[in-house]
Amino acid sequence: MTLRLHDSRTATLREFVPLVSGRVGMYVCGPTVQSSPHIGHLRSALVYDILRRWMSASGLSVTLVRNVTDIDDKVLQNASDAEEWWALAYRMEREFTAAYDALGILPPTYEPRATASIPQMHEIIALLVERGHAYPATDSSGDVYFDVRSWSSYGELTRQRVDAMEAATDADPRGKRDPHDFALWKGAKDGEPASAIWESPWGAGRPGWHIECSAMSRRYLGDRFDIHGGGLDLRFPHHENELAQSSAAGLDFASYWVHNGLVNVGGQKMSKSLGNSVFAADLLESARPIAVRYALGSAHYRSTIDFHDGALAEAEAAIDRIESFLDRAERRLVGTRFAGSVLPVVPSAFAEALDDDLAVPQALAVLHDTIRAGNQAMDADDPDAVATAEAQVRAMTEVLGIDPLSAEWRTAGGRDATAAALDALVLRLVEERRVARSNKDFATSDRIRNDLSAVGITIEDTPSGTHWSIDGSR
RNA sequence: GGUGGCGUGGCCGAGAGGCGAGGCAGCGGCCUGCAAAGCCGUCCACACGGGUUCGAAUCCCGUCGCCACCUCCA
Repeated sequence: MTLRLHDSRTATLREFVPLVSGRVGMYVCGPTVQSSPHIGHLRSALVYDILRRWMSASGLSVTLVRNVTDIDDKVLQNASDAEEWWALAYRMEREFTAAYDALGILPPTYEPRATASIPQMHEIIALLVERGHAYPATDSSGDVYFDVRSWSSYGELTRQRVDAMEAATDADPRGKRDPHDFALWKGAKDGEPASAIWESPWGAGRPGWHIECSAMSRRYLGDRFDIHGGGLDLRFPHHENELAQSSAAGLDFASYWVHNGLVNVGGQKMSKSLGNSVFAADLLESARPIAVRYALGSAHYRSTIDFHDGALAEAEAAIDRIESFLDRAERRLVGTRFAGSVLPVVPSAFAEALDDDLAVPQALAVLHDTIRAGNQAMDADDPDAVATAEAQVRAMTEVLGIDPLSAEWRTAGGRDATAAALDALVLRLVEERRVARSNKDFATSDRIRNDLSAVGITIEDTPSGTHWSIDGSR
């Protein structure tokens, strides 16, 4: 089976062929740690987490690098007398990490910070100046710009011609040869904190926004690497500029460009400037993290998600279905020779779906079909088929990061003393109810069930006895 | 002006010339003391107008509507 990916640069579906057989180098643009993570950041990180999990499951050895932009205009702007820019950046970085962890997004192989790769940025800038693709500003600002007109393929990523581009309205033309030129290095200005100023061959200052990604991808993945990912909104100018500066410096850069769709809220674009952001913290309070993950991960990665009321409830219902199947299956198989008898392998239709440009929605259809088959097998009392379905469901949910039984989601599970005490109490009530039912005292048995339901405990009578659970969790 | 995308059943969301993806909600049934869970059935959709074709949600032409990017952005 071969993975095919939509490459944004060529705007085609291309078979994925790694530069080194069996290995993948993937660079993903992480956040600028200027403010708290929102739903869009989570979606983006989640997309590459699923891609990474699938490539790993397919036998590839993946090196995933996701940067942290910890120095930038906005970071400096959002700092205050009470909080230095670097303190803010670090505090935000920790918020991002916490949100990623909560969603079960596996840590990348490495998370380099921009401030730790300044010399590597200088190397590329020097190469560009040497090759005639960059120049120090004609004023005395100390800025260094990329010379867009000197690089004929500028615009190739987004298929635009420089002449057809709208002139930047907010760009400061000072010292630029062309308004489309962008800063590789920004000369220090009065009033900027000394901690945000680095020496350079072109004068003291700090990096422009785009150069960091060229420098860090090169440093950790090499002059050429397999996949460059990021949000669709980064395609221009960020990725266009990265591509221009890296290739103009003589580097091969990324073989494939992958861009994830954005998240709208109530039909409207979500952006910092509109102030309609749904923040990770709020999101994680309004539903179980595993359901948030399902909600954000169940659409195709390139489509826009419109986040609306009800999306989380639907995701919750889907997760409940997965959970209750696995739960039923486990109870049916425990103690039989069928328990754990089947290797967890994904069905071929599931693999084909993910191989087809990470078609998660179709993969989910396979997952749900398998669950139905498993439930049917359970009703038909066919433990062999139940075991097969269970193993497949575990394998599929593991790839998607939504296996309710995996360690990352089991924190609320019953292993502490409180849970054990609760279990003992509920089981006493269940036993009382059993006695009442056997005496046909349904008034009593219904009262017990209603009382439990009132505190969020659901009772299910099965052929093998009564099972209880707390609203969706086990 | 340039570049790209979208419009699918009550809702979400795939698909891309011929078998109604899947989920959620609803309705009917099986099971159950009644439920819950599960299963079965049902609800036969593709913005609009033309065209190509034996056959179009899918291809072509046109129209309408919506959105994104064009130097803040995941």
